[in-house]
Amino acid sequence: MSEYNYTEIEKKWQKFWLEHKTFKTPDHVEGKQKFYCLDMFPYPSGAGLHVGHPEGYTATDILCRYKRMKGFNVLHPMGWDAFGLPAEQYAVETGTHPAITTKKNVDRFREQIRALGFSYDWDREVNTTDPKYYKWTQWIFEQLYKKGLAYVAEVPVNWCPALGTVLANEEVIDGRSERGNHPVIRRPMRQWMLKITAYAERLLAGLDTLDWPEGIKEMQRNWIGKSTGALVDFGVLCGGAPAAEKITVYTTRCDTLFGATYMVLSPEHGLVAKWLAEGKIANADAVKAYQAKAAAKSDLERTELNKEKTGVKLEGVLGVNPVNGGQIPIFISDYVLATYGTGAIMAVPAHDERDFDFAKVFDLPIVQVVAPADSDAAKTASPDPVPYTGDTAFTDIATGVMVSSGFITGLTVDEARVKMVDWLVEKGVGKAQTQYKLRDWLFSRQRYWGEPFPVIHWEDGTQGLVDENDLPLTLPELADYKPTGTGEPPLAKATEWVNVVDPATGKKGLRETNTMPQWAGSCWYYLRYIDPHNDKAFADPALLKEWLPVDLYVGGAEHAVLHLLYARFWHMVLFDLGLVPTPEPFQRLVNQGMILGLAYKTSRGVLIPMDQITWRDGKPYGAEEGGEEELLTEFPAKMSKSLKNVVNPDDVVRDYGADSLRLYEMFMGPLQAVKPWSTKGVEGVFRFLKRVNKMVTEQPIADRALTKDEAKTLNATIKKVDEDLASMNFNTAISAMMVFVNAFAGDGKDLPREAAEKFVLCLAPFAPHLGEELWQFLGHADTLAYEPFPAFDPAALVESEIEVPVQVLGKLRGRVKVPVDAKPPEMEAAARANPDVAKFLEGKQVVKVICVPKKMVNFVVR
RNA sequence: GGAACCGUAGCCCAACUGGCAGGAGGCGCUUGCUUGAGGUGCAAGACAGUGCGGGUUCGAAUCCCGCCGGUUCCA
Repeated sequence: MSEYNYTEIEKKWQKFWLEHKTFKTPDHVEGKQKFYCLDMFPYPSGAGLHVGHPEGYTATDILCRYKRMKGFNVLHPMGWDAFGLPAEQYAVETGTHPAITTKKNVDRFREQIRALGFSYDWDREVNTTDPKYYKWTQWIFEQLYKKGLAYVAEVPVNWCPALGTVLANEEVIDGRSERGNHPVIRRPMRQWMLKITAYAERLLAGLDTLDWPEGIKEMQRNWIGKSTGALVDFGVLCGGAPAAEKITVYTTRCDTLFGATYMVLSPEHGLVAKWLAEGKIANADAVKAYQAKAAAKSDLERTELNKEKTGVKLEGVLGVNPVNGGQIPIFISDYVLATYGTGAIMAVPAHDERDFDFAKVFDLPIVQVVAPADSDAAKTASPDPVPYTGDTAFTDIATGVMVSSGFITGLTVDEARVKMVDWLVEKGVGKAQTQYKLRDWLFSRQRYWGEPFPVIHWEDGTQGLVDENDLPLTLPELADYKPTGTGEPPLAKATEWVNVVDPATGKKGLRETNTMPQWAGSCWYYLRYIDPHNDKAFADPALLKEWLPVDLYVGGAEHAVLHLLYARFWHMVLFDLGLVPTPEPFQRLVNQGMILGLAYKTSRGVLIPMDQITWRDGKPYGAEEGGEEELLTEFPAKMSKSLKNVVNPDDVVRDYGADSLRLYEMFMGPLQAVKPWSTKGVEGVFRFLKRVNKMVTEQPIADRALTKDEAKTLNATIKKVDEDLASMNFNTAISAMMVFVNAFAGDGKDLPREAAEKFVLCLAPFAPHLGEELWQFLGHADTLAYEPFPAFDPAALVESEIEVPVQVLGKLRGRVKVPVDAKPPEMEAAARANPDVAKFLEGKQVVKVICVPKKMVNFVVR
């Protein structure tokens, strides 16, 4: 068997593993430590696997195989996140039921994943669309509901009239639908919300206990957006007379209260509607027109994309500043959101960019109340308001001191905040307040392909849950699952399903027709893997205790915020209910970097698709439409259909084998790094595997002791691979194995059995098919999956003599051999004796000698 | 605009707490042998002084400051 017949070898071992259930994970093994290694499960799209999927999956698989050899009981499962929009869109377009396309896609994904030789325990496969699975998704929802964490509210959603459906934020680009480019409007609709805000503080605090990339933690912190500030009550004058109502604003800069020169309410603010109703606003028509315009915009357009400030002054009402009694105008503007804080702000244009921009547009007074500590303004400290003359707002909190601010003048910003809050509390017009940017989670979709809510709306106006024993509430078969066009969910068309009668009381009711979003199923799948066939509970508590938390979770950074935050939230709720034993689900998180393709562009930067490139002498030529042909520039870019540079794993497996694909994905660079795909690189590792195969199967296996050099190379390889696997530096581990092969492979050489066996065990986690094949070739009857990982012999690595560099004034002048344990005087003497070094010491005065044992000698001379 | 990370041969990438860039390894390139073959295999070799400029140090790819370029996140 000299040929490296990867196709045959890989098929053989994949069949073996499957038939022998080699990777079936026992729930518990006495004396074995557990290792729970989780991959982000894929959405099985119609396009099949791309080379990005196997990257993280290969990394975890290598680690799992290594851990098994290290004596761990390893849980390494795979499943399908199969509810969701793409399947439904496809169904609507082609008329195929989503259940059918989903099954087809899942089968395809499973087959592709199996062809890569991953050591999943397939008996634990889960599928979010399986009623046996979503029974428990619904059950968990019921627990949330019972805890008061699920409620219904009228909230604005992205409504696309042309498509007749509601769209998720990410499906809306610049106010138009991603599909079809139709206009999208904001429209309030009845939606299910989950009260994730109740967990804001714990979601924030828990991050400190997790071994996650700092960047991801920071993104979650930003998303939660904790800020500490104050609520301040402003008085109101209606038609010049004091009114009963007050306006409460939230501000993080209560120190600047003396600089508040106007107020802004969100167009949706309750007081605006009230005043309009009471006829207190003189320019009611203009106000109403503005409200209508603002309603059509998304939050994103109102804040981030909105550079031009707009608004309308409320004629007839004025605000009263509690610190100085100043009467200031009130505006409505869409840069103030109803959903953040109190939906009302005090505007301090001198010290806030947005307020500054707005004040410039409406020509409002801008007075300075904070100045840089070393400025004239700070030193002269005029007691009266000073017009602010800067071109932009002054927002430097660290260096600013208060000016023209009554009792807080002269204080730093931090001191002023504290004193101002004390003052507000004392006067009864405000208090300290912590605020979060995090909003409650919009949890319903007006779609067919999702989990039905186990909720019934009764004719008497009450709302109830489907009895736990009646779960799962399965999706009704529906011939027509297209969106209705009115915003009413497609499930409303399943009249038999929708209408229910309480068998006990005869009371009539209607089922909830919204469905859950795709996030629901992925919020807890890692729990189900632990006990996937349990029909009494989502998982056995004893098993959860055995396996939680997940020791390592690997996936793309695109789920940095939403999925990971939502899953943590559900986990915390379950923890509070005593249903899971740990406060956090995922102890360690690693993000794999994206694999890019290569793209080609012209000198003007126009991208040329792969199939329009002409290769001459290995150089790419192409032309823009109607342009001259020119030499193109190569650069890494995201793989995309339009550039035709998508690499299909099936092709790689066919041409080089799964082991080569696995090895190459790990050899490209650090797991976390973004790196470009290179077919030439695959050929490189393919050659390596061919050499390995040839070395073991063609060189005579010799039952002899290793030479000293051989022992050193072998043990150095084992040590490096062992350490690099533990720290997930797969690329350098592979490099170490290449060094081994470079040393041991060669025509006419023999291969000591010890070296062959230990090397094969090192290689096996990376290239498991070839590993098993060679292990069998070496005479072993059983799989190597549970063979102990070879231990290295430190004695073999010890050198009696080492060469150390000798520097004179930091420049390398020679090398000397010294015993490893040479003391500095010994090293210095040896260095001085070296003629290359002596040359540079001659006639010089040695001021200092630095000797670092085992490292180097450096002479400082004058 | 702010923040974080990164910048090492033509390319992907190594280099432990500062301590030899005989670059770990691979791709590509050159040369020789193998060969019917520019294919395959084998062997040998060339190519950078670490983005740029300062600083700290006996010694800097590594630490500090500034600039340039890239990636990502926030605005």
